[in-house]
Amino acid sequence: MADLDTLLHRGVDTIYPSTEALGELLKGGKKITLYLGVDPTGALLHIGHTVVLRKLAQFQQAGHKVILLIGDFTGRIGDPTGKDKARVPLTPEQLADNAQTYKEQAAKILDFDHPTNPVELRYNSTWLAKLTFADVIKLAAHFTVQQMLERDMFEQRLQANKPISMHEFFYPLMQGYDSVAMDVDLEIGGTDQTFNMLAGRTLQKEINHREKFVITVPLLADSNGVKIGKSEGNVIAITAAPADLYGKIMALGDDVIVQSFELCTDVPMAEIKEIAQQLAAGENPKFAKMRLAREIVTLYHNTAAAEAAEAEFQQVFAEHGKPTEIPKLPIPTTTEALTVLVELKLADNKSAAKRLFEQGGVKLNDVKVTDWKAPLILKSGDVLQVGKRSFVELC
RNA sequence: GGGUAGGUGGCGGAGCGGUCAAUCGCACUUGACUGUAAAUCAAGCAGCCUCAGGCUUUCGGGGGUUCGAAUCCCUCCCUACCCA
Repeated sequence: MADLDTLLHRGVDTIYPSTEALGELLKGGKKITLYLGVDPTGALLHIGHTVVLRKLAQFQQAGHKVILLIGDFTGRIGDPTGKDKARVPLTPEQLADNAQTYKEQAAKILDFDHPTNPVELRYNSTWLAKLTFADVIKLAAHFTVQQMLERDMFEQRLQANKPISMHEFFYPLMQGYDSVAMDVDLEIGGTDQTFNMLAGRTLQKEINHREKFVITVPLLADSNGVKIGKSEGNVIAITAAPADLYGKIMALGDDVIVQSFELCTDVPMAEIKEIAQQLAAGENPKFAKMRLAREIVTLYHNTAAAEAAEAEFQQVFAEHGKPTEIPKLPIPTTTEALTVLVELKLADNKSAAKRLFEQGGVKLNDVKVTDWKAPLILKSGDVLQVGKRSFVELC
């Protein structure tokens, strides 16, 4: 179980108004109500999302009341960041589906079925949809335009002469009102949500006349500030199969190893310090990263899966062997090399297939094939490889 | 309402009548290197054609001028800035 120190410090960026104030509240043994708001986009949860979920889980384990708020109303309005793509409004069915998907994934970290203290799932349309225009105006009166413009996202866009839509100002209001409606003690979110969460703090103070604490957790990012798991095709989904999950973690840059240990595993901080020292002393980061991958796979699967994934990884990458599980596909109907790759989904289109051949990325039974004009004759049992990681076995 | 500057490939951002399928950066793909990476280097990055060549569809939407348009004209839509 997470102790107070862990709750307040590990994987925490900032606590508003102060760590001490929240510490005082919790020290008294009071059980508080806290929540995380998420958009029902239906997207896969990646390793970056787990940071905040894990923080919630710590609070749940400590006996506090955790609410997972599905922003179905907020999501219905449309996300301001995608500027010109008119967002297709989600149907109630889609919303329900997405919420379910989210819950299923989050259930790997949060306990929705705890006998006495389950995580509660709520929807913000419950209260937001009922607000009248007059209510909204009243809410808006709690803030000034200048305050809204303080948000660095707005400031940057203002600087860059980029559009800011009126309705974007309402996001902080809506999100902030969630805090009031649920009358919570604490909200947790990524550092990118600071402004919105603080808007909720202001509203909670002015409307319910009480403090709402805010904890921000760091976003997993490499030394260049690139969010981990964000780049396409490289999403580390927590639902990924053990071998895949393991491999994806090994592909992370060395500079996020220590941070990832702190944010994504339960390895004690003292041990993490040791690891950091060993790395600083020049030890091969590979070993630290293997430990990291093992820890994470164990967290979302189990020890046996982690060991199997590691063995698999050794075989495929360290020894350049083949994975144990290769997808089997029927032999294509054609022998025309480019079409074969496309049919086996090893290339998006023929042009791409051609490039793969020309650049030496295609191997048939470990033999490089570069002539795409020649017919590619496959027989059952042949293994076709594209790039380092894509294999297909014919059957 | 008036004026000005703009809308280009996943993103940023050049081009401003032909040599533009569109410089460049990021992202992505493949190869080399390696520790599996990262960094670095090389190549690629609209689609199609048995392909050192050719064809088709792209530069906010629609229409036009021209042998030829991302580039000029008309019109519509959208955005920012300044003035009211």
